[in-house]
Amino acid sequence: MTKYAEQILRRISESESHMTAEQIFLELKKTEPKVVQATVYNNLNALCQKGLIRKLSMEGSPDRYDKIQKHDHLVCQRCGALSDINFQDLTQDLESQLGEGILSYDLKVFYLCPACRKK
Amino acid sequence: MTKYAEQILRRISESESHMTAEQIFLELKKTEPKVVQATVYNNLNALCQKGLIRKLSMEGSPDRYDKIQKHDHLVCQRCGALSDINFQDLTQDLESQLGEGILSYDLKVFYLCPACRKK
DNA sequence: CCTGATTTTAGAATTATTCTAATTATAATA
DNA sequence: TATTATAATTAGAATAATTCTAAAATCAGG
Repeated sequence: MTKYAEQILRRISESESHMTAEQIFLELKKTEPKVVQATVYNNLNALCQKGLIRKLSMEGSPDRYDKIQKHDHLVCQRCGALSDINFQDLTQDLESQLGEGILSYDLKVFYLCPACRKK
Repeated sequence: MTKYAEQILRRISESESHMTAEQIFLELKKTEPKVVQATVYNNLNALCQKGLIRKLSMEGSPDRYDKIQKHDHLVCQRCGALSDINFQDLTQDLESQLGEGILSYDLKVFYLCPACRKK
């Protein structure tokens, strides 16, 4: 695990936010002024491959990166605001309905956040 | 509903596939040789806004467009191949666990497709 | 038919991401 | 330690997807 990979992983794992590659790059640059976007992208891809973080493809905004611990997401349909939720685990049900071999799943629940509801 | 919007909607609603904007553009061009990418993008966005189709953000490939009828997706983690499934409806459970106001949800289940499993 | 609104077009612009090749750092070896 | 091999990082160009802009075309109502 290289210097940058380690810091990127730490930032993603410790943070509650769901940062884009760009945001991670800007954050990291504060302490590592020499780092460059491509390095961040390389490391994010490598960390995903190793299964240490996960990538969230979000409609209408760049991909975001998230800690690996299982949880689901609540997404405001209007502004895209993203927060974590812990819905019941579906693995058992999925396997019994679809058969073995489920690796993981991604559940996004859409709603209107309080701010957007006032409109 | 304009000429192009109508045709784009029909193609998406009738097809089992999950086409990218590019694929839709190429398909449409066969019968409407004058159409241009921007028109397809404009119409796809307009149709999404009206709630007539939905957009699927897929990791590592351009967005895909899908019919609106509720269903879930099975995605090969390795090659990205996408197929429809009909898992139990979660709306009730979601509302009882998260409160009212759920608009919809998106469930992607990851697995290895038969082809990719042979490796 | 005229007027205004909407849609489409063409192409430039923007954004996100990947690629390439050169450079640097790290680790392994003699 | 010097040498070599391997992997990571850099800089910047390249690509891909999507959006924007302004002009031209189409449509709907008076």
